[in-house]
Amino acid sequence: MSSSPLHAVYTRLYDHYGPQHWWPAETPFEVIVGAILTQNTAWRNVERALVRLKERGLLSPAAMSAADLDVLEDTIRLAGYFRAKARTLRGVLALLHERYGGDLNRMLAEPGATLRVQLLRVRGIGPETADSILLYAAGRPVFVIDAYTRRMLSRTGLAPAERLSYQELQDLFHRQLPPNPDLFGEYHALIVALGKDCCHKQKPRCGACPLRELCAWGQGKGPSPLPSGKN
DNA sequence: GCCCAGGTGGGTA
DNA sequence: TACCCACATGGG
Repeated sequence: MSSSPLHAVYTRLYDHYGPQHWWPAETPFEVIVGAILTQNTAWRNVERALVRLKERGLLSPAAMSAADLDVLEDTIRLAGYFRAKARTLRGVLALLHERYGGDLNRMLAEPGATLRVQLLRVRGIGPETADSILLYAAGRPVFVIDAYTRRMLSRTGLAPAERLSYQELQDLFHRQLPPNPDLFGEYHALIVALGKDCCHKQKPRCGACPLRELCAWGQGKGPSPLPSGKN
């Protein structure tokens, strides 16, 4: 089958970590909310905020739309940037009601390119959040590029990720992989697993890394894995 | 106390 | 275009 470098990386990660069963959510709406709450935020704190939203009965489009702003802000406070994220959630709900009559299924059935444009028009939704929603809530074959993806590409030498745009990196995956939403979803989840396991920002644990044979850092050829000064 | 965490948008040169 | 910064909370 396809033996592109990125497919080879996928095979290694899958063999090492196994299926990740992503996105961790029970409904498409929960995927959307989680994608917004996790912006530059540890997932642990997002989970807590999602639990609070459930406890207060706010994890549905209708209920969240009816909630007062200060209640919404207070409920998601643990996820950080709570004012900005509450505003973004309201922006998505406004889009849902104004363009799709409040029907989430209708919104998610929109052609992918159109939905992406609509999502990007919401203040607080950038390419990664939009693509997370497209992939994990709408089931579209778009690859999500995040900080973990950039780090993996950069350290393995597969791409100079720090110098390439989001679009360029996404194109890289789209060119080398078949457009399969299940594959894309699993792959991104595996990259996150790699990032949390060993491909840390400042303290990588290359000895335990399933990519160490492909990776300059793992081979000791890259920058010092344990920089003594600032990085 | 410092750095980090599944980003985004606005301002400035 | 390329940086710089604010946005906020919790954990190591």
